Amino acid sequence: MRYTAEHKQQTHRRIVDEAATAFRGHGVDGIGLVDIMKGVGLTHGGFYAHFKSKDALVEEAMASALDQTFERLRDQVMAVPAEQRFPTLVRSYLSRQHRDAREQGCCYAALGADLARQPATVRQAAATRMDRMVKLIEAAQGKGEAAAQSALSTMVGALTLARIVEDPTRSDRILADARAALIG
Amino acid sequence: MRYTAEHKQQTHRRIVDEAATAFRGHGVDGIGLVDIMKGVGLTHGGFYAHFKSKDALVEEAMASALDQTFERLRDQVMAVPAEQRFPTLVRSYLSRQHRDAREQGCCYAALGADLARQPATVRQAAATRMDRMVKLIEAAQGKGEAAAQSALSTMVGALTLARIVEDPTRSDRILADARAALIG
DNA sequence: TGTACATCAGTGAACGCGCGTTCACTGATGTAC
DNA sequence: TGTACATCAGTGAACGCGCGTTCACTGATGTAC
Repeated sequence: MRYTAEHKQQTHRRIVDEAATAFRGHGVDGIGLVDIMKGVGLTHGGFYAHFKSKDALVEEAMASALDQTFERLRDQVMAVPAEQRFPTLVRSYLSRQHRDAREQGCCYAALGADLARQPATVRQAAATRMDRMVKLIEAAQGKGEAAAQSALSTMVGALTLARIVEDPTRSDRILADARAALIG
Repeated sequence: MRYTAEHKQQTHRRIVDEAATAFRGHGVDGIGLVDIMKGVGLTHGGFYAHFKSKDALVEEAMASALDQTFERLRDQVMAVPAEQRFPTLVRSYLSRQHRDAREQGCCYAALGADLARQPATVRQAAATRMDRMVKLIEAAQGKGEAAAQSALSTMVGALTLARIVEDPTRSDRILADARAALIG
């Protein structure tokens, strides 16, 4: 069946979105191309009409996921008055919703060490987006780059630990303690 | 070849140690039993004389690794006068050595989200050790449990992010910024 | 003390399975005349 | 406008490979007599 160029782009995008969700949910090694393509409603053989390899998909999916998380956070933050921006950012990142929506959330917390083991291209994509995130935090917080970077570390660490702990009360407290440290 | 009970215990321990190193280096899904047993100098068939399954090994290896990291940190901290304990703890955890020795370091940073995907027994082992770590930090810092928990979040997050970033200068800065936030 | 047998940690081949990747094929639609 | 051919996204079977797990076997050492 022949399709338009536009149709192909749409399919490409749907594979990227499905992969971005699946990788965050199961880890890069924890999900296969068969299941990702099935999630899009296609068979796995067609994958190579869109991507050179699984690694190429990982790269696109990570870049896309990091962009989406950044843009969502930026839009939320920029919608409120300047003095509320940092508290809004922190409360949004360290929310129960974010903790429970691992598949749609921040890649640094959802993949963590997995990201450090990826090929150079993926790690560079992650590093570039980290700079952007630090700049957003810096603009919202107004205490300089070092404080912004350290706030990001606290948020990523707290989300990671809150997802390891099964007890919901204990997990909530990890998020609350980090919020308290960042915004008093 | 028949061996003594003591010999079997030693082999068991060597498998656990090798697995604890390999899992932190490659992720739980990133390393197989063949390679772990090869690392111990044995063939993979003998694995099941020691463990019920790979999951059982993951559980023992994680508990052992978390214990070792905790004990090493506790010994370092307790060897210095009270007022130097918290700075010592932070400088040790957020050191370049720790960042570069992922295979021997803290599981929360080395496995992160991978740990959140493990069976309940593994996650419970991780949660119990997290409490112990928070108590150690609290004793060293003296600012209460919430501040100690948030300090752990900052340290785990900073180590995770420092390992994602390839550029050494940028990576060093992530560690330095977190140290500055925690100990001024 | 010497001999016969039992034990069981470790060997290495084999199992079914799912992985990433390849490939011959399909068939609806775009293009050329 | 109608017909013939080219295109190529998607299909589904097949590939080699490594995985976790099983199993018949080995043979040095412990135990029983």
